[in-house]
Amino acid sequence: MEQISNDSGWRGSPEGWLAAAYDLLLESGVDTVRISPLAKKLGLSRTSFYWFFKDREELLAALVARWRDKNTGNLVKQAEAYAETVVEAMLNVFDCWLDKSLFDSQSEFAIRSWALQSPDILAEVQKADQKRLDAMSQMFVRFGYKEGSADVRARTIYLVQIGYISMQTKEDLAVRMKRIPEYVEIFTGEAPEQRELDRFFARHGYSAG
Amino acid sequence: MEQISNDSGWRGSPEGWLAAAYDLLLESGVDTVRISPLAKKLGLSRTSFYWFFKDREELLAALVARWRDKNTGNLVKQAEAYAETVVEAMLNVFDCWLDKSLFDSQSEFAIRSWALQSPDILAEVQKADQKRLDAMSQMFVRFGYKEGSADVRARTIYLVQIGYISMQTKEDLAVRMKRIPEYVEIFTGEAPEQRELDRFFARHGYSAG
DNA sequence: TCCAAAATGTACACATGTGTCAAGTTTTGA
DNA sequence: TCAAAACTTGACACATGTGTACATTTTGGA
Repeated sequence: MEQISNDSGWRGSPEGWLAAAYDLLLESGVDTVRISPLAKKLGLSRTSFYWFFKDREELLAALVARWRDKNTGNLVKQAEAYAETVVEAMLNVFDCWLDKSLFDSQSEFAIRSWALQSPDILAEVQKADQKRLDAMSQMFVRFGYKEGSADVRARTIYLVQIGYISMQTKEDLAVRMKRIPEYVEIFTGEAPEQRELDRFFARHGYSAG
Repeated sequence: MEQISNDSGWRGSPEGWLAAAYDLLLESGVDTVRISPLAKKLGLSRTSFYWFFKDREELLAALVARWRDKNTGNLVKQAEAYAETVVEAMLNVFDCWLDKSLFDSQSEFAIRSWALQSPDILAEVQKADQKRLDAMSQMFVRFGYKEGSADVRARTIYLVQIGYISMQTKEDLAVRMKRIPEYVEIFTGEAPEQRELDRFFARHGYSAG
């Protein structure tokens, strides 16, 4: 519960309310994103909110937009990135799971939980899933996998990650990195080269494989 | 919104409230499990609830217990079941994903979403994850996989399923069955025998592989 | 320095939820 | 058949949330 400040002379702003709302969404789900508590957090009167947003609905819509624009965009980009081998391509996708600037796992889970209550959100999520799976399946096809196999492999990678997110496990980098070679082998069906792993470890600031 | 009846002369019962609450939990999450709407659904006065339960908390606790007793118990049992080959063992676990009497995917997701808001529930979920992963990892060890490999393979199977649940996809049996051989090959590293698949298909009432 | 826009705050009307209590009604079984 | 047990209900007191109308303060620029 910390106060939020900005440079303009005013205490509130659309960004301020949105940021606070996003925090709350990640921490504890949509149902806790309510105007009264946010006002308390921001040290503002509750009704001041309505200067920036029409109503709660509009705020929630902004939260979805934020998630959509970030996560799906970057995942597709990573799946389409240049790579010499399947393993390298896969590790490009893995970047998303390790770099919070590429993919925000917490919001991913919060949005999926939200989908349980809202058909509109469910539709958004399923559109995102389709786009992402297509991009990854295409990636395997590019490296000569048969369509059926590519599809199931894409699904496996994706589902493992969604599952991981859903488990809300907080493991440290070392533990996760130790499992990377095994995952790569399971997902692609071939063992990664040491130099491929080294390049991956290096760009995530991890040494001592 | 259908009425619920029972054999005793009374309209309400702990089971009646619990069943209605469980339905609502699966359909739309904990936050919608509230006494007033349940009373409407049951055609009873809201306050009648307090004859059977101390308060809302007690009802929610009963919902968690129901989930725990069913899902973790059966998954562990399936992982420990007799099998001649890894593939057969894996297909025993797969039974859970296809048989609602063994494993309830909807409640699984609802409970995980709930964990976002409640540290107590999060602890419950993580205890369940640990038990289940241990049982599956042990299964691979039994068939000669090295510890590290067994661990990651168990995780992969489990995470794929949790991910699948989290995606809330409703595919028909045929689509899911078509992917089974691919999944088995990815998860175990070896292709399943036709007779193994046939046995699996048969016990789930699926023909025409 | 003074004004208008931008932002904030107060008061109101309403909705939905919780839990307690005392006063019913219905069922069961001796 | 009738009393006790099992259940049901409406009234009450309270809490937390929403959104609107209108008054007030704050700010940057003429």
